[in-house]
Amino acid sequence: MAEYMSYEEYLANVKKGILTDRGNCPVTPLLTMLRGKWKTQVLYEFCVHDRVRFCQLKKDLPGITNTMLSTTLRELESDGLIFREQFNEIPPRVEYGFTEMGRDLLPVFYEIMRWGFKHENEVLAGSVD
Amino acid sequence: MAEYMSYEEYLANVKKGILTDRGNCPVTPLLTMLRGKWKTQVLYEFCVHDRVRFCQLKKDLPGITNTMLSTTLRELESDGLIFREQFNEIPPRVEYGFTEMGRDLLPVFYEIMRWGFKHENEVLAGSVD
DNA sequence: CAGGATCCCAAATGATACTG
DNA sequence: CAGTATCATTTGGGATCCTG
Repeated sequence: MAEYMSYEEYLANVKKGILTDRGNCPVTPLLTMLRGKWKTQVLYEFCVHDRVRFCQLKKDLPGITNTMLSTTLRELESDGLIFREQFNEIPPRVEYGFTEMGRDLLPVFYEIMRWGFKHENEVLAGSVD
Repeated sequence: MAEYMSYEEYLANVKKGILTDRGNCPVTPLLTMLRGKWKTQVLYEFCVHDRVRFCQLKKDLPGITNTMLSTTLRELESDGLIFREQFNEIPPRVEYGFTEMGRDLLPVFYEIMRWGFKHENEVLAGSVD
């Protein structure tokens, strides 16, 4: 049912306080999953490449350390947003990529992008400090 | 131009790596604004009430301290998502509410809610720990 | 190659007390 | 009422070195 809730229904329910953050509306869980300095940057890699290896991610993300990349990947995998496939080869090979759940974030990112472009000037003004 | 980019165009540009997180796509700025334990919970209050006072927010957000509520509100205001109106009365009265930029987050939250409901079971499974 | 282990610093959060 | 000040605690992030 909830999947088919229209934007107008959503607005009405939010206004009524039915869809609160501590209730039925799962906004915080996703934001928690995306929390962390490298989360979205890593996720973007999976938008570009269907499968990426650890060392490729390191190359594409200047400044990230082994520790942070490893931690970030483990959290994203644990949250179900990406998969991890390990090949028993020497040298080792591990590939990462979006799960369906992870790929379904794209409409969310699209909406964030629209918001960002609409308020581009204000956002930039606020980030001066 | 960017405001009119369709979802299909967006997907194509993301795939090409044109809209990266370190480039033209403002995903991180918003996520940074929403970062913090109480951010979305406070924002939800403004979805329900057009104008809310400090003490009302405290009542509606069990567990929040003066410090955290004050800090959260100052950050949201500094980012331009909410306004703050102070009345020179005794006892003091201060009201907070959405700016247009803040209210424009609702389509984003709607998209997150759709994602959340679609993957409800997986999200809950991951949050067991 | 793909990481794990360890240690250190910075930022976020929280408890408590106080003020115009 | 609407906060601020101070201090303690927890979490996040990073540097460096090591390993199957």
